Amino acid sequence: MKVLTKKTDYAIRALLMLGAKRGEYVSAKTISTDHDIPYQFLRGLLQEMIRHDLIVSKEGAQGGFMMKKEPDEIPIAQLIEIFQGKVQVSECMFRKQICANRARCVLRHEIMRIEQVVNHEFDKLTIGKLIRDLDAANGVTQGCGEKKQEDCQPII
Amino acid sequence: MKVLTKKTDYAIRALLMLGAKRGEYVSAKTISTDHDIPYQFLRGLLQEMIRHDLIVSKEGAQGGFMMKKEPDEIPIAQLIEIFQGKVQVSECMFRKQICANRARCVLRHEIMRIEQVVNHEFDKLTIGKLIRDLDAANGVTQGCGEKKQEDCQPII
DNA sequence: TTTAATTGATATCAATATAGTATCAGTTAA
DNA sequence: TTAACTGATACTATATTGATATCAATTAAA
Repeated sequence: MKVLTKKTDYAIRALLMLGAKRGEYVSAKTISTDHDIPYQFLRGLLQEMIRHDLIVSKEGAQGGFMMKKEPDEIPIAQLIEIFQGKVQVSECMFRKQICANRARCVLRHEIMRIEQVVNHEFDKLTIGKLIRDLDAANGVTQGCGEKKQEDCQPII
Repeated sequence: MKVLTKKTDYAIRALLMLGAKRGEYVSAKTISTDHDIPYQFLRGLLQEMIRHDLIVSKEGAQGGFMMKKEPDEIPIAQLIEIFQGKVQVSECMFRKQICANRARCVLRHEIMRIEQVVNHEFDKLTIGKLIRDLDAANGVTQGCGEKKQEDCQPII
């Protein structure tokens, strides 16, 4: 079960970059190269984020993308919703028959509660918070080689 | 974003039925009919649950499936893991390069925390608990038409 | 004014995951 | 002996995810 798809993952990374370079236009090419995100794929994501008013663009040479919203006003929950759709229990088959199945009823009730927990967590986590974490990490250790190693999954 | 796929959903429903009829063998056909689950699809799920020691089967006429584990010892988390794979942040690309990307590091750290929250919730929720909820609901109201209505999504 | 760097828009494709079906052999109660 | 079952496995269809390709429009700068 994948919590974040590539789309959401890439979008977050792009926003972290734009967030770090606020006030200037950054080209899709730059983001793509720096973060190793497939160029055309990324462009689609950026367009989508424009539509959702998270960023703005400038066309032409020296053009690019820039943050529009405050990073603190962009919860990961919103990105998940944009790129993966609303978090939902399971396909809502409840609409077909009104509570035809009692088991589904009970299941739904419990799972909706969990859904809320998840959504609350993803709501608290914003791009702004991640940027600050990132800055803090940069200040403390270099290359994730030392203290932060456990966060970095030094596998293989 | 779908939390539960059909596989997990059907598996839960099948287990609720087996849990309610403990000590007797229930055929795949019965479960399929009662819960409107595609027959052959269900059979695959049941086989999978045998492999994971959740249920046992008896072949031949009057055969079927029966709970093996205690319902309280089957957390939904386990079913999700069996049918949807372990809950994970995003495809673990961290293995490719050891922390090549600082942003991913930070993101991963935060998301792993959320992952734990989710897993904890799905761990607390067991088949046993759902069965008890189900019994309670059956005792209180009939057909989800009254007090429990809000749990039942009486849409359309 | 031309050109190269860029976004806007859209079409297409490939890979993977999800959902569902079909078939046949083996087992067992009646 | 037979009908009701499971075991095992192969197959198909559809949806989702991930990625690529193309061309027109815009703009800064040579």
